[in-house]
Amino acid sequence: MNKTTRSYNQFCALAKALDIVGERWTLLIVRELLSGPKRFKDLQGALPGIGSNLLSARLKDMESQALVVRGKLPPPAASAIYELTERGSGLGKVVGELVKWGFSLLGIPKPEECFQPRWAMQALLVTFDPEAAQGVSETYEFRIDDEIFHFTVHDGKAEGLLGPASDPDMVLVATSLEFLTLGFGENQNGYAIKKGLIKRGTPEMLTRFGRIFRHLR
Amino acid sequence: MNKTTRSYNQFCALAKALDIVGERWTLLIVRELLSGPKRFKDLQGALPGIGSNLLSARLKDMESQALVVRGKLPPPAASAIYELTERGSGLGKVVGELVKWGFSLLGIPKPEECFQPRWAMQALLVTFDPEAAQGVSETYEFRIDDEIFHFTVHDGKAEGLLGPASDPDMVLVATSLEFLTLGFGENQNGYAIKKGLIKRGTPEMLTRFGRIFRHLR
DNA sequence: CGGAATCCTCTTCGATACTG
DNA sequence: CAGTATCGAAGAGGATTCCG
Repeated sequence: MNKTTRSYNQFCALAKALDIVGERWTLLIVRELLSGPKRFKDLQGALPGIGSNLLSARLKDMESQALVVRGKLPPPAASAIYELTERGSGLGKVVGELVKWGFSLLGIPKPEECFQPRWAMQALLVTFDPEAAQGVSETYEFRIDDEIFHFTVHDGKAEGLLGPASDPDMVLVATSLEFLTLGFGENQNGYAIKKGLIKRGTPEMLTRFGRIFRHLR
Repeated sequence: MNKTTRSYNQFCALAKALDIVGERWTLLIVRELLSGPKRFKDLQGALPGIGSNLLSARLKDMESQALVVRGKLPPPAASAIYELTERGSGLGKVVGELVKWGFSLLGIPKPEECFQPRWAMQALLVTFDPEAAQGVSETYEFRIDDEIFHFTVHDGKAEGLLGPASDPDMVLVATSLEFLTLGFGENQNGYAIKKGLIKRGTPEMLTRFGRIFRHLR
């Protein structure tokens, strides 16, 4: 179908990379898959406006470029899933730098802008500060709207995963709006306490979390 | 003129970043400007296929997004130049990660692919290995085709700049083809000596350079 | 139901020609 | 040299239909 995929035709690593991931939607698809395999429908839901034909075409391109493999979920839910290959996962750092750069462009959420809690998870993860994590060994779980994810900090390293933690030290439950207010506002603890968001653990843990994953202004 | 620049409409740092730099050509323009201010003509020459209208539109967009400022060269060459702002330069890391990721896609130069020596300079710079640079304090100048650039290694840090060095320890003169052969081949010194490429300095310096800027793979 | 193919309209791209 | 104007070609986006 792609007789000639459009190319910059330059012997340059940047141009080659952009030949593959520079098209519209591609890196957003990678963003979604970075937090685990997804079904077609999941991707479509997270990418409003993409249209099934275009998503289908992109996934095919990405498969032919070995960024993605098509798998099958084990029965009974035997539906197709898309998963990043090693090469695809290698884009994590690229996405991370773009997120850092784009952070200051976020501004105030506008009404027409959609939001998925897991995007915040990924953004927080790139703001991880190993220095601040020294000596901390804790797990923080967040339940935002109907998404659950958690961060594990241990041994100067951090990990962020979708789904609940097995035995979290802190659990925070909030709506998207509350969560964003918390993230961008001052006096996080005051707000969290007033709203009763901390369902397990102490405000000190939230403070610590805020120091370890300090969003860049 | 831009009634509504197309946007992903997501409250996500990645999507915001891609709203601005995700369009075709934009990051390649950034790549060019990362090595210093350029005139319209220079950019057009380095981006074959862009078309003057599109380059013009992109520069306007980038100016309105504060990635670029339009300056004037001092007389007598009073022509307009484009220069990255601080925000624009912040994309250096993004470009760096894309270059690292794209490196393995380079393959063999194909006849239709164009090449500019300065792209190699930027690619080499991202492969800098601080460990290997410990205790080295040298300047390496390269004259490839009709472009000249140099690397300064000092104090565990490296810098790459267009133009000649003031007092280089090593000077290597080569064609693009020779340079690429050197970069991707085995036995660099053998090749360099056989072709007489090292015009100043010793083969040991070239070996050291290859260890400090070791291209990935 | 998940996902791919088909249409149709609109925007963007790319190449060339043209102007200050 | 630095752009603007123009126009055919390609790609995006939405709706709908088809297929397992």
